[in-house]
Amino acid sequence: MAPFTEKVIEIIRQIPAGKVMTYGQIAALAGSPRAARQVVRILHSMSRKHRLPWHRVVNAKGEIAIQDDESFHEQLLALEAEGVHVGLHTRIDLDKFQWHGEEFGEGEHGGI
DNA sequence: TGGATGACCTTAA
DNA sequence: ATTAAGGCCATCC
Repeated sequence: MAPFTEKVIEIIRQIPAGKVMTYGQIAALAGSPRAARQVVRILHSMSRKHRLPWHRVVNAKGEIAIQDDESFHEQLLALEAEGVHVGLHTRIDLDKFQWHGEEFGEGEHGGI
């Protein structure tokens, strides 16, 4: 398994409930800022076997990037169940729900 | 214009 | 048949 893939999986696993991350951010933390697609690929394929909280991963706009209506709704419900306020436009407040990682520090400004 | 972003498609073991 | 790895390019702001 590629170290990049492992890192991506680790990062995704470290995402706390009620928080979301973006593909580009995960890719950047994994070491490749331009490998957002890889993150997509990993989420799509490995999340199932690795039991990853794929529903906590959204695009840079804070929207659910899934195209499958079923999976889309699944993620929608999962996010709302965790406390993530998903608007009718599936727009998530990244400023409030985006997770910056543990290693980033402890800048908690109320939320979870 | 330009730079970032992306839930894919293909190949190999 | 399944699981994993890699990248270019259209699209949006």
